[in-house]
Amino acid sequence: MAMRASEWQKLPVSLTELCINTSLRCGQSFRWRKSAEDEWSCALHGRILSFRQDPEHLHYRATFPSSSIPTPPPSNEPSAAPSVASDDDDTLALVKHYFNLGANLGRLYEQWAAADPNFKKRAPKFAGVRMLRQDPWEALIGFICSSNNNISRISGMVANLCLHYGPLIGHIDDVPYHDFPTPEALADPKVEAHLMKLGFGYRAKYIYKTAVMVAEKEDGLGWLDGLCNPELPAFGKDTGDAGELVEGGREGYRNAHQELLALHGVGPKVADCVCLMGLGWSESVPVDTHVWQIAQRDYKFGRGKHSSLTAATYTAVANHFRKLWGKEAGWAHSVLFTADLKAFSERLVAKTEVKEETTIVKEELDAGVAQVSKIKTTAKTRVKRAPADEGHVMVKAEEEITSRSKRRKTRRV
DNA sequence: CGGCTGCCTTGGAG
DNA sequence: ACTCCAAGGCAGC
Repeated sequence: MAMRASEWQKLPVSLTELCINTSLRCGQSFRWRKSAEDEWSCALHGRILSFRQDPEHLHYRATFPSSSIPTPPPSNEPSAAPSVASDDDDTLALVKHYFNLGANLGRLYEQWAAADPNFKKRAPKFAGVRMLRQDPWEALIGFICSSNNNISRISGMVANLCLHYGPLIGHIDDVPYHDFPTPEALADPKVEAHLMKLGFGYRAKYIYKTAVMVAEKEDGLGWLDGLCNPELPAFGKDTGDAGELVEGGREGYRNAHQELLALHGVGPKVADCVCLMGLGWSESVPVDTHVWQIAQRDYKFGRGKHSSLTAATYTAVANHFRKLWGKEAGWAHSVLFTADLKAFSERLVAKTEVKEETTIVKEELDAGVAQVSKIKTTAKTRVKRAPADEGHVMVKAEEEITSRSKRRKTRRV
């Protein structure tokens, strides 16, 4: 397919305000792919969006299918505004919106650290973990896929959804990039069995039924978009306190959460993920297995009344964090969540030997070498085989050399 | 009504 | 070979 890439643009953004290498990989969106060294790409809103970053700038570029570029004006008309410029204006707004760039993340980190010693202790190695403002429908389906699942496999499933049901936007190095499928595309009766065959398990039925429910709404996706927080993040102006918050969050948040619970495969946790990452409700705090472990380890939950993660405990944990961190509690939660991920655990270890081993294994992967490592004879890191069904997108595994953190034995979710 | 149990799918790691 | 676990949800008791 003929493509047309706009030039690289840049925005002044520090790594404290945004670290794409963390924010695009920490389980908010499951769709970003490494398209080159230190470059991340994804099909969004009819274009392929690519990002790079240096310590002072976010670099971005949009690549459009040539057919979607407005046809140049006839030669007898004055060519006033180049089409690329208008595309870039659109893309700039998209980038700012997607990264919530109106918010001052550095100041928020300071406020969370001042209010919470545990945040102060854990956050320094995880600067720039910024809440994304994703498409609500994509977030909904992505997090329905997330139940009893891991980020690597979720990413593969979402890639399969896009590959089989989403529009092809273009290629980078012969790798196809598809946009996220519409509700109508997933509401076809054949979808459930097909997704089952693709390895979605019991989530196949959830996705199909939810797609039907949304597609049958009076105004379709308008219903979902109508649950969005109407105000955009702009914390930069006033007193600077993170914002006091009524217990349980604003009414718009509570309403959106309740509405989402009517969908198949959407419980309290998935609904909170959609509220936080798709609908812009910053006080939403999804309490998943990681957050529940954090609450037990660092915030004295897991005993007495709240010894197991019941519905009441879920609310108590979320309310505790809202009271502690304030209006953007969900943003703060995302920082601690990321710090708890295995994929980022190398930052928590003394980086001497481990660092070297990681580098060596990584180089072998990059070179496509299938030989047994001379360093680690039992290296488990291996290029994942492509499943039988053609077209399954491989998701490169994180090198996980370091040992995992100890888990509580008595955990029950 | 709230809490608990078993079950649902898959695949990687130990 | 086997168990546990990975950003859960749901029906039944």
